[in-house]
Amino acid sequence: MIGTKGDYGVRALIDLAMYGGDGPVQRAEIARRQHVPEAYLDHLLAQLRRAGLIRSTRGPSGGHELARDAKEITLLQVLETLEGSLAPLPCLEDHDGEGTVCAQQWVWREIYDDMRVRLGAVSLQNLADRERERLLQTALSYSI
Amino acid sequence: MIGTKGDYGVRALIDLAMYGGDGPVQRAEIARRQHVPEAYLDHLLAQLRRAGLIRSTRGPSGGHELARDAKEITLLQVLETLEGSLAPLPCLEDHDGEGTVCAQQWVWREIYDDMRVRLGAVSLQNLADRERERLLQTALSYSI
DNA sequence: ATGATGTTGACCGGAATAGTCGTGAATTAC
DNA sequence: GTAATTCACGACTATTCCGGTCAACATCAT
Ligand code: FES
Ligand code: FES
Repeated sequence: MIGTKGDYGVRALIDLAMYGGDGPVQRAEIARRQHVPEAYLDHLLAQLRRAGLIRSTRGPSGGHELARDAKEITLLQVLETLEGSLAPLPCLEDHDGEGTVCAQQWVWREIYDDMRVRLGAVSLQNLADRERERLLQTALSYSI
Repeated sequence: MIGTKGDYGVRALIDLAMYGGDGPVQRAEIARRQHVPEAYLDHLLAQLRRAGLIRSTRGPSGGHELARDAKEITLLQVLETLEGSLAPLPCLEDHDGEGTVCAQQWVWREIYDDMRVRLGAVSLQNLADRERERLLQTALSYSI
């Protein structure tokens, strides 16, 4: 359901949230740190820019940075930007006016709603914090 | 995420739950009532049989019937039989021992767990009841 | 001007979906 | 026993989607 697009894209944004405090961050750097093919990352950054989530500047010492504060960007926004609708069934996609309903639709609608609430409650800031902690943990476990 | 396999398959089982009280139900009948291509339905029924959810008999007046009581078959079982793992991310698939964790994994694990609980709580009986009611409603709305 | 960087769209190979078809095997009806 | 009916199984196809690369171009700092 979530492919590389979503996963890579989120990682890239987390990278911007973590290392983008002062000045833009380059594609190549993101690609290296987050283990994402650089040529592919291009497309994802393009989508994110078109969606207004990041700002890019070219030329030497150019790069990418978050367009808004990391607290104001939610995981839901990012994933829906990159993957399109997250609906687990085509029939849930938009028209919430009940069209063709087959018997199992209601269960899935509940699941879908819950999912969107949860994703909407997670900000890029949250993820960056968690990532920092994770890196710390693995660093510690190596040093033991 | 859920494709036609899952949707069609569930419809077929609901059909069996509704019309299969006395003797087996034929493929052709299911296909007609549930608007599923018959040749395709074949595959789905085969999977369901191999999984032990239905029992099939051939020859004249043969057909398919539920192998267990409709209350004992859950939507989760059916969908996982037909679609394979329902995990929204590959990294959640089985090995719950935390392997590579990227920052967003925990959100998705919560969503996934919740999803499986909900799907596991719905039986074929529930769905059949709901479908009966739905048919009644549409019948009424036509008769008005 | 030059070179570093981002921007775009075309392209491509492989895999998964959503089916179809044909042949055969079991069971019943006559 | 033969014919009719129904399921069983596997081969085949057509289309779409995914993940990714590439080349050509735009822009900016120096
Ligand atoms: S058609 Fe949407 S749940 Fe069955
Ligand atoms: S790799 Fe599993 S959530 Fe990112």
